[in-house]
Amino acid sequence: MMNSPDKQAADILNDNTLALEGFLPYRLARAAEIISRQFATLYRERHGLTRPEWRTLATIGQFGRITATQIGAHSSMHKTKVSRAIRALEQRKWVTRQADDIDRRVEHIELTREGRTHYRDLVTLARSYEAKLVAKLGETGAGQLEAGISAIETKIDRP
Amino acid sequence: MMNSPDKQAADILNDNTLALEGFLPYRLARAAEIISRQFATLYRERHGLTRPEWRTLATIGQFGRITATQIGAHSSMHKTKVSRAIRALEQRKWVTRQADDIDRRVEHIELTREGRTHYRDLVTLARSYEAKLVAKLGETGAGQLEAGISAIETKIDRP
DNA sequence: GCAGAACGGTTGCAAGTGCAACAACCTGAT
DNA sequence: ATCAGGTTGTTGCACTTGCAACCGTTCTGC
Repeated sequence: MMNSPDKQAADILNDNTLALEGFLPYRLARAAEIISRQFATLYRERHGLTRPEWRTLATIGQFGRITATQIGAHSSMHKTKVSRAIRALEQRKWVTRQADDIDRRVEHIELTREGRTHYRDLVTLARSYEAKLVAKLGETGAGQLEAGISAIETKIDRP
Repeated sequence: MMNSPDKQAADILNDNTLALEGFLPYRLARAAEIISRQFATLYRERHGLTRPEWRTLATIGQFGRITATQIGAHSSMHKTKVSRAIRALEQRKWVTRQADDIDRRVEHIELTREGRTHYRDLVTLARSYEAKLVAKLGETGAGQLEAGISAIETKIDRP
């Protein structure tokens, strides 16, 4: 194992600073932040929902009847976030809980009539935002973004 | 992700529900979160830095001499975050402040010798993480991700 | 030259967050 | 039957965050 002159020369030539604006993890975080804030503003103004509440509502609406743990797994949220979001939605009377007959630790969450109304609105809002986003990014840009995200989803082992 | 196959199939066909796992803003947020957490663990274990502190250090190191406002603009952070991050780095004696001669509101931030040492380490760590990330995603995946992010950077007007 | 707007940076505060501890419950091995 | 170990969901706590208010300073238009 030797230290070739080329290697040494490369070290000297190597720029010893990092351009933050070109650093992929930073760019990804910032891009996500921009989109997330933009969309969050939309549903916060419309429904007064926080991000965890939005995700929780979206998950309950998607499955119809679901437990807190499953909500967390499906929406990538810590169980405390889910617990608090459910409570908030419950206080708005958008969801109800039902104790499981067999396993008394478990509670099943469902939308109320009012909750379903808001969920339908959430779906519409989400679809229209996504459509606008894709339109702005262009078919190519949106496709590349999706492909890149897919790569992360499939190739990165989550911590 | 717990999701019975029949249910998922129904989701795709169902027009009244939204599949969260297919919703672009959600997927983007989650992908960024995964990468961000992974990388944050790395430098937290190594330097004991928080995310805002890392970004601040990276920005100061990149420019050599810079003001708090400029740090915020360059690293997409709120000025309170920057203020607190600078104070934390100052207490570690990694950075120093110098009052501006002309405009007495402004303070110029610089790295100390110790700060430079840590910055060099930060650069190495960042480069190696990015390289590993790109390797895992594959040239294609990484390229698509970058292109997608670029689309957001150029086509979305920030709030 | 001066009042008011604008700017750089800090701080108080209320809200949000993750972690660890917890109670209640279930499971499986003994 | 029992008890250790795991699971579900909640809560206490410490820490982080964003917002607005703030101070001191500088810029602007009249």
